[in-house]
Amino acid sequence: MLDSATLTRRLLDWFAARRRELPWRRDADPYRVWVSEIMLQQTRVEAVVPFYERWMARFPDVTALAAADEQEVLRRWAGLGYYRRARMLHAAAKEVVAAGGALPADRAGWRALPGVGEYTSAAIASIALGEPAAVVDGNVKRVAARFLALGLAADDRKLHQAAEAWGTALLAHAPSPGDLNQSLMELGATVCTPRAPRCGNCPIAAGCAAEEPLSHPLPPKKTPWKELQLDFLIAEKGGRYLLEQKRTGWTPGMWEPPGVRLGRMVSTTPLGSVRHTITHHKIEARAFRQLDWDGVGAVDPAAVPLSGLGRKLIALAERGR
DNA sequence: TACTCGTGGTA
DNA sequence: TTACCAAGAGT
Repeated sequence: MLDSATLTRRLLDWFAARRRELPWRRDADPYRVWVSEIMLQQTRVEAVVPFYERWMARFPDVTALAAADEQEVLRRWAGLGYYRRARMLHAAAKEVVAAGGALPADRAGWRALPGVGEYTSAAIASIALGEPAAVVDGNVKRVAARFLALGLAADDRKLHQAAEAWGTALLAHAPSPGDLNQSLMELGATVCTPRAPRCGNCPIAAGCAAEEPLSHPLPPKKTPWKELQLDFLIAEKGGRYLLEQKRTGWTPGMWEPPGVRLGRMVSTTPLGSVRHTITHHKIEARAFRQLDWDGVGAVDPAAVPLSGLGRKLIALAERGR
């Protein structure tokens, strides 16, 4: 059994030696940490890196972001998913600039911004401000569930609370709260992984209570899939397309070819179909080419933020052009 | 509370 | 091919 001080020291030593060099770890600038944490919500590190680099080149600080047009913000985000994150990040940036331009100085201030919840406020406050606030994400919950052999389900609120209490106890011995928090997440992401944990490489394996890591945490109850078939109209002229901006639905603000109802189409020919998955919906999207389109209102697909489905449909149309 | 919101990688 | 996953937040 290892005491909290020993655990913290081992985690910090391990993190110092094994941490991945990531673009948002070059410094602790609050804006850079903020953007990285929003992008990392429910999204893999490897997927975030290229988006993050491009984002920082275009929006290097909160002022640049606040001044940007929302369509451009969404265009820079297109492909990352969960587009509400981008809209709320943009809204929060405008809020900050409107209030004078100073970023919040503590966790409570960050928590009040749109898109910044319990996890993200703790992450920013600990990493950029040195505040001893425990982060609880999927990694920390998995590590805690195994290390403490809790026998709780991944989506059980009691696991969240236990992980937070554990993290708080460890933080009491950490001179750098951000590093301790990141060490737990890094451990979960690279060693204490969901399917194939590498316990031989774990710095705290000596204190781990899990006899069988894969049995922790217990699986959450899964939501059933829904199958959907949707039809879309592909009208193209000279590489420009008939596109509409979604106001509601899965991807508000993003652009797609117009959806159509069977039987209400004239002068079309089947172009093929693409498959797309959004949360618990499995979509078969059928494309129908509009013949003899005059091209009025044609849009350059590269100039607008396309939804993932929109991108697949345009790619299908380009192949068949 | 339970549901909703994306996407691409991996086994 | 299917299932599951990945640094959550808002409603």
